[in-house]
Amino acid sequence: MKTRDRIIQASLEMFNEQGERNVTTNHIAAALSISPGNLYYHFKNKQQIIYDIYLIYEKKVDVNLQVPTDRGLNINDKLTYLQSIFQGLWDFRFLHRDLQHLLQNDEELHKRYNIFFKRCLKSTQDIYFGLRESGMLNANDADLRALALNTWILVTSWFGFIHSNLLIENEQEESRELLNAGIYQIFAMERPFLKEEFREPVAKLVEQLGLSLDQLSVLPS
Amino acid sequence: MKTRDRIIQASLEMFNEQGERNVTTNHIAAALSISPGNLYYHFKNKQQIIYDIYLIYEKKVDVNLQVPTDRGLNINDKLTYLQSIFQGLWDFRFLHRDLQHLLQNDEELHKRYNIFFKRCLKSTQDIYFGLRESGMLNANDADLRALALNTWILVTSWFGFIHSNLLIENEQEESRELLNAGIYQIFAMERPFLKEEFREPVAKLVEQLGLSLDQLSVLPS
DNA sequence: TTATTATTAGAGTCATTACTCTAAAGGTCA
DNA sequence: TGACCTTTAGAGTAATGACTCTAATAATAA
Repeated sequence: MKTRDRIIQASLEMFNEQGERNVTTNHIAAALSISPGNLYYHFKNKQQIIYDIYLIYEKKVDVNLQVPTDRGLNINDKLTYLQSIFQGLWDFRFLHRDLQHLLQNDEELHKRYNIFFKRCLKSTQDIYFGLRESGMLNANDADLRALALNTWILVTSWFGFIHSNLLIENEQEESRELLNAGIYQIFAMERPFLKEEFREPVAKLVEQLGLSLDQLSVLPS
Repeated sequence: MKTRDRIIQASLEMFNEQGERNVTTNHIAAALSISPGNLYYHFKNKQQIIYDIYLIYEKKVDVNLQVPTDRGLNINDKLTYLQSIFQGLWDFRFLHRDLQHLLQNDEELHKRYNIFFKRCLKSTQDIYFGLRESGMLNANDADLRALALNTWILVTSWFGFIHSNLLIENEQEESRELLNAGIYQIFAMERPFLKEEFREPVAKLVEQLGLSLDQLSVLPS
């Protein structure tokens, strides 16, 4: 692999595991056994590494959120959306963790992120409108707009919430369950809008996902 | 005012406005026109300033979330809860903004925060159970537990979301509206659980609050 | 008053960190 | 081979930031 790509990959891993704030350019270079000079040959500065990682993330999300134009939406679509989005969030979790600071220090990134956010919110709304179109949801426009925004906030805050509130020894092992618990929470938010006849099949789907957070011992019951 | 209290107050203000990461102990001392030595006479280190601020925050929230034992809950209670919680979050917004990092660097704080979170989640659940008790909500236990958790995440992420996604020139001016928009989002999440006869009065209440985010030009419509 | 304690100033330290600079090594192509 | 471009090493720098130390000044008590 090219040095440049190795830098991106190592940075992403270290940022995710330790938080961007705790990872210096010297750390990254050391982890790859290259010199700082080499790192700065490939990247103007730390910001640029972050920016480049962000671009990869953005592209991934854009692909994941595409709404099919040739057919309607069904329950499984919704699950697929959530799974791929949550997976993407997990893979780039440092971004949302330190988002405010990253945006504050990079005007360019901030502008780009704002446009991206609007695009995502639009897609999320379109997905909900599509589900209503398919006769699954019972809600007015304002309902769905608010739901889309709440979904976005929940999703992007999920791993931050997990990290702050659950003391986890082995991050990697638990991640799948915690990811599913996030999906459960989104479904719980949508559930009251589901038409009667779809509640049963969706409940089954959710059950197959396995755990909800309720069953994790950390929460009160 | 005592020097110690002035340090706390100034720190809180600066943390909120600039982010904890961007505020050094030297900055704080300079802002108060005292020497670094003086600051460190009153506080062992930066962590301790943060910890002390956190204690004030925690106490405030605990008071705000108390559930009355002598009477049932009504709609206005819910609004009052949300208003005081959102206000508290605004006043201490740096805490949730940098929460992960703060907790990572302070074992003691992390433990304390975890207990606090569970207490809050319990209170939030109790509030929802209370509203159901009063005949306002139509939902089962699992619904309300999921709702409580979603409410918690939304509320604690709200200002982070605002800050990342909305470019605001003048923070102070907008804050009231943005705060109300957050309350609107919570009400939107609860709405489908409201019994038919309460939807009208709640809708009126929400309307009186003024803006929802939909009307802010930053979001797609 | 004097002894004692609490508070403050401010210079200074030590570690860290983002980033630079120069020279060397490696690769490519005529 | 040699000219030229790309990649790399690694020492070094300037700034910063959390925190310390000493001595001076105020406040208080005896």
